[in-house]
Amino acid sequence: MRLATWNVNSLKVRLPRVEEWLAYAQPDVLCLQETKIADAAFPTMPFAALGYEVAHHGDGRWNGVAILSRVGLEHVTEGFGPAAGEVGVSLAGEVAAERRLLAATCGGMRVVTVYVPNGRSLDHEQFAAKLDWLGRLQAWLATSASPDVPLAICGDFNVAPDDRDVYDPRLYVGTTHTSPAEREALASLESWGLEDAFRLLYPQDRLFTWWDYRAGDFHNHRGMRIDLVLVTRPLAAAVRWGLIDRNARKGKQPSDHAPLLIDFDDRMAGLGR
DNA sequence: ATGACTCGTACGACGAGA
Repeated sequence: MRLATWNVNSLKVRLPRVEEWLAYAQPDVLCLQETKIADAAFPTMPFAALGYEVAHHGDGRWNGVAILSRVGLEHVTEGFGPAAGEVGVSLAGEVAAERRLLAATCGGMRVVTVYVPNGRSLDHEQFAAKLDWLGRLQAWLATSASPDVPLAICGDFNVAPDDRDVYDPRLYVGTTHTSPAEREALASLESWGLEDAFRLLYPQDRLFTWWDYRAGDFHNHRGMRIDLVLVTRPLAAAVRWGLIDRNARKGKQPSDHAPLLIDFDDRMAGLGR
């Protein structure tokens, strides 16, 4: 099973790049974030033509998450669900039905695609909302999943797990993505029973998934590793190979994120195909 | 060259991204 995740920063603009990438990377399951499109406008047909079923959770303009699968797509659930207060009042006083989480079962694996709120700055109300969202994710896992079955949470976590994951830790003091509160929230989530699949393969520093569009950051290797695949123990034991595909960050109209892919040994993971 | 921000909304800047 080849599992991949990619923050595409608008599926409307990125569709040709995503189609091209599916054709050469051949993932069995691809999780998308920041589709920035409404469910009714989601391009189902081009993905069907490539052999993928799709599930999407988005309402346009901001956010939006999707799962593409060619190994089955069942038991789709959107958001944290009404029991966890998905529909409620945000800090800004608006309905907080943001489309940031979608789950499905694909080829025997429970797949969750997430787009964690950015946080903006440490003193912004959106920063508190980011920590709250990570807490809700952990609570949702505790009530609706088990660390003993094959489950992967894939997406843009907007947190660089440790100092290896930024190009210069000194420049990130006092900023989001690296603060102790964010890293502790991520570590707490992992303590439920998740491992960072990429780190099982690569211990090195400066292997990034996101680079700012500005100032030639990509070309000068100034980025962060904020896109993660977190897996339960049965999957962690079956991780065979993986890659951040920097080629997808090059060329015309790239996303500012590169896709991350992880290959699992199906038999070792207990995945039914 | 991998190359110096991009996207949605809406038609003029501006909020958001990270």
